[in-house]
Amino acid sequence: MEPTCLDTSLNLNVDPSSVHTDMVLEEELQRLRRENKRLTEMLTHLCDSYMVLQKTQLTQLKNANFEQDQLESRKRKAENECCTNKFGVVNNNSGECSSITEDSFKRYKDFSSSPKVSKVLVKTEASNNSLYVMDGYQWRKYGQKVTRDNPSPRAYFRCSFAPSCPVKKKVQRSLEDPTILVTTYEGEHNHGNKRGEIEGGKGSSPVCSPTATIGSVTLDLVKSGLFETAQKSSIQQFLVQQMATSLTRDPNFTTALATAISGKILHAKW
DNA sequence: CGTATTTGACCCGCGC
DNA sequence: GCGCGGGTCAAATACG
Repeated sequence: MEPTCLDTSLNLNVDPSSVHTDMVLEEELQRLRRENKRLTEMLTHLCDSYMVLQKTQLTQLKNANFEQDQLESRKRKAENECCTNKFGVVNNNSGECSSITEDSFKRYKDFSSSPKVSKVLVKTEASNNSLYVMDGYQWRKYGQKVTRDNPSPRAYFRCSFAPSCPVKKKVQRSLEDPTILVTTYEGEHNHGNKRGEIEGGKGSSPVCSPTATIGSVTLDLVKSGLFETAQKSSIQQFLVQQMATSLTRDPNFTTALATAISGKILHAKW
């Protein structure tokens, strides 16, 4: 999508004494409000579309995986046991194997009952070699391990926001690009609110700053799991923040706003 | 002193 | 059955 550039500059060449100044600024303000509303709607629509796409793709992937598993399982069983499954059911004399073996059933059961797993890629500064990813939740590290396929250590975290929360995450630097942290989330949070996104949170010490992290989050659309609503709202919040920052940084905008406000005040007094 | 982090030991599943 | 590797535990240590 082509980036939308907002022209926040205001035409200030109007004579301040002019009686039309207020009206012009009012119109400009209205225009900006409309633009803001339009962008918010676009963003909401974009997020909704993403959610729908994500869900359909995930379902397709699940189905594909299960079918693949079944095929492989059938093949293996045919090779090994020739049509006797471990439920003690001997198949009919036609020699056909049962489509549901214990193996595939177990796999399917495991798959369907397994906790949600999602993968998030976070780009960090090259100099930042910590394995802490600020995602709004409070995590407690319980282990670190160097794996065979990747020389950089993998850190294991548990959600410490609620004692009963089953969510875990693994953080490891990408093999291809060491500046990218691959974060794998397992399970779903059983508590409502995130914390630490703004307040920083006790115990979340050597972390990336929230805005910088959120701003550089790269979601892998193909591999990732569910895109949490919380993340969605974070991004919306971030974009709104960005817009507000760019507006307040614009000297033309602040001057125009100041003029309009002072004009209103003076007008009201008279 | 309480809490978080580190790190070596241990457990367990999987492939051969 | 054995070895390997990933995941977890828990004692030691660091830190505020």
